[in-house]
Amino acid sequence: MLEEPLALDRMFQALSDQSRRGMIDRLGNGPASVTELAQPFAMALPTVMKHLQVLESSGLVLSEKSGRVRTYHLRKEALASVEHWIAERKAGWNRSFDRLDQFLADTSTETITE
Amino acid sequence: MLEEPLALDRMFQALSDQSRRGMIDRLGNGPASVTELAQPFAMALPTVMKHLQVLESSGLVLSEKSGRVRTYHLRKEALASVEHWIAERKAGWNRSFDRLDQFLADTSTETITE
DNA sequence: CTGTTACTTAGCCATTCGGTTAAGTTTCAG
DNA sequence: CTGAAACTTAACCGAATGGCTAAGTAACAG
Repeated sequence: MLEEPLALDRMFQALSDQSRRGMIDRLGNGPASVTELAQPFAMALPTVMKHLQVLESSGLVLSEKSGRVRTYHLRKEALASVEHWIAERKAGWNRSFDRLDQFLADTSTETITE
Repeated sequence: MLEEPLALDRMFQALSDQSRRGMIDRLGNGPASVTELAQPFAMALPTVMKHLQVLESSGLVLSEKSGRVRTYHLRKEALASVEHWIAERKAGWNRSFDRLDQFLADTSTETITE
């Protein structure tokens, strides 16, 4: 349960680029090689590779090389940590709806208003 | 329904920093001034301000100035676009579970195996 | 062996990022 | 009016990002 904040950093960072999100989408249809992943983008191959390395080091994606082809595939579970972070906040925000400090804030406003 | 990709970029980017996420957490307990938000961090004020500007330009947070105090507060709805992005992918990934290409992949494996 | 395919590595470049200090500005308190 | 408080602006810094080209390696295909 030890949330590694740096892992979240890298995950969010990886997701903060349109091209990278595009590659994730492509991988949603199944594994793909570097060249296949590069195909939709107007980028040089080494640029694509850097994006893929960012994705891999974030844990969102895995790769293995067989022969001269490196195949990437999604780690679908990986998004869970992001989901978890969001869920935690939302839960907390709802909780503070009916908390004492909120109650006090409301009633003190009432007192001033009246 | 027009998903602005740049908005998602800025949202994920804003979330990719631990300090910024910390400020969001603080704002989960209610509005706060710049100084209050800065207090837990070992950072110069201008640095905190930059973080807050990143958060604000991502839409996760709003601020208004009254007197010499600028007060920040959460836009709790803002996380929805991130949630939505994640939900979309997960839905897509499940769908491809029982799609033709998957079926073909499975049966061709069978054919080879047998 | 000889290409060609499929990556890889290396180096460069401009911009952005996260951080700083120093010097404003504006407001409120006295 | 004077000073402290609460930002704000400006200028700078080193590292990371996103992009490139050029050159290298590794593995099939013939």
